[in-house]
Amino acid sequence: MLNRIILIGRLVRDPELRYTPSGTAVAGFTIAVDRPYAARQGERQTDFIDIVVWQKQAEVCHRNLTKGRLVAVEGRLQVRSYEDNQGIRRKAAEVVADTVRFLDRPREGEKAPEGAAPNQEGEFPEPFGQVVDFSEDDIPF
Amino acid sequence: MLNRIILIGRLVRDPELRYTPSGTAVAGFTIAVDRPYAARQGERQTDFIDIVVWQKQAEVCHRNLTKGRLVAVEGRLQVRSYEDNQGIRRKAAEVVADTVRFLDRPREGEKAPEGAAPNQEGEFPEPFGQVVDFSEDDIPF
Amino acid sequence: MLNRIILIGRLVRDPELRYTPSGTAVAGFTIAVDRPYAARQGERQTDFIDIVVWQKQAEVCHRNLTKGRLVAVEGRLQVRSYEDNQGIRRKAAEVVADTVRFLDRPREGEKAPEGAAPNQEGEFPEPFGQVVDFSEDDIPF
Amino acid sequence: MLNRIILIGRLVRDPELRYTPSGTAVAGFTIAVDRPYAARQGERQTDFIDIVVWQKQAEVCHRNLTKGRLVAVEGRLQVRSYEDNQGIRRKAAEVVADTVRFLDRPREGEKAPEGAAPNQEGEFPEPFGQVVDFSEDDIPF
DNA sequence: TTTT
DNA sequence: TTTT
Repeated sequence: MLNRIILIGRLVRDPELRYTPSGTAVAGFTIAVDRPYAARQGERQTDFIDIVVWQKQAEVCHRNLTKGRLVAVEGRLQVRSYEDNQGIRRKAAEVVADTVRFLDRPREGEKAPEGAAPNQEGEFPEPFGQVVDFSEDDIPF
Repeated sequence: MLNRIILIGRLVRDPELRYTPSGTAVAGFTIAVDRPYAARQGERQTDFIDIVVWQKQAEVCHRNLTKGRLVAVEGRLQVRSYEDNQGIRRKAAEVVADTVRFLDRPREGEKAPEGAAPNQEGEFPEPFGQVVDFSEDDIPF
Repeated sequence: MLNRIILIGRLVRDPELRYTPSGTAVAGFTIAVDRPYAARQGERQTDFIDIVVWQKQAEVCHRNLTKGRLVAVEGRLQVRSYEDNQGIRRKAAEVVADTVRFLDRPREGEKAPEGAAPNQEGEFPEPFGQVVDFSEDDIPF
Repeated sequence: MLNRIILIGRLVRDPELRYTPSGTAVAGFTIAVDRPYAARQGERQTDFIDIVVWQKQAEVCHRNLTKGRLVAVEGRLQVRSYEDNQGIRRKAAEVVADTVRFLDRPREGEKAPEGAAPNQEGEFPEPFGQVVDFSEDDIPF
């Protein structure tokens, strides 16, 4: 069935990068998406939406994006069900992105997020993220 | 900023209808949206996504939709932050629908959800939902 | 850059199927999409939108869809420029579908479009469409 | 029925502004939307898509946008049928925008499009576009 | 036909 | 030009 979401917003934290045991890259970050201004409510409201990206794009996002950058995200809304530490059933929602487009340029002198520095040849070490123990069906953020 | 989501899925429960103290109708229901089949995972996976509809459409949905019906939903993804009973910060996500389109017909002999029966003139009593005490900025489902 | 369109509408003609010289299947059909009703204009208005589907889905659409069927189409808007027979520059627009979902069932006793009948084993002959002489970059409808 | 399109692209011409006889503002412009790069085809391909905006947003676009600016457009695809000067039935397609978001800043020293200069109070004269003779149901670009 |  |  159809499930398509398109968002434009700014990162509120640097992307995190991890790897599944089988070596698949997965990145997570959060974007702030302003709601359309509603005069009645006096102040601007914002949704903070978690984004997950897999594979090659995960690494591209981790290398190039930092807090504050403007992106367009296209993907699907995923809702996971889990039990909290009291055994209460809870839901977590995130957007699994097919594509992430960069809509602005990094600010002057901005450096890539920690741990993602290129080597002397200008190449980024891969994998440079942390390998964690989870299934490829799970989202580790 | 841009925030647009389009879903097609089936209701997994009858819609609930409530009214804000100021009389605004708000309906809530949940739809099941199948993920594209991924051979690797063996079984079909489904996202259960909460939908919220306001005003006139809330009443139209409550009167006409029941569990099992197929709908197309267009709206925005909203993420609310709240504290659970242990004081832990949690997030809830739902889709606030601008429009809900009915994609199939009610099954033969199906009756409207309890409490929504029309009167002898064929008119539905309005408001026929429960008035609850919450702000218009909150989603009560 | 981002280019995403989602439509729900009914076919106003049976799909046509063709093959590129290299054997790629491509199907074309048109759907009627009602505009939201505008009281001011008195009568319902409808957009008739051309859809193009490639490869395996082209054959699935040709085998299963007929005039009148309800579908959801997800894809991108493509605008081609061409010269008419007077040398005037004209534009043609169509939606190139990534996915076509069938939202209703064929009516009782409905048969597949002509030329697409299955053999005695229930298999459809492939290719069963007409091979035409055009580049894979062109849309032949 | 559902008809929703979301585009990100750059203006390839300054917006034109007109008014219907009844005073409704309508602006038109064209954006270039790059297709996803397809290695096979060697060169980048681009769709040039006509955008129409009505009312207040028409004036906001005309005052603020110029050729080269990056925008996100959300709306519906509209297909009009007309006869060319030989009596041949032709179709024109454009996107009728609900919202146009500006994704970059004007370049240093860039001035607003001709005819849209503010007065000494910093107010823009309204209407400052050309009044043309067409129905509000037509798109005049 | 835009832009980086 | 479709359909309910």
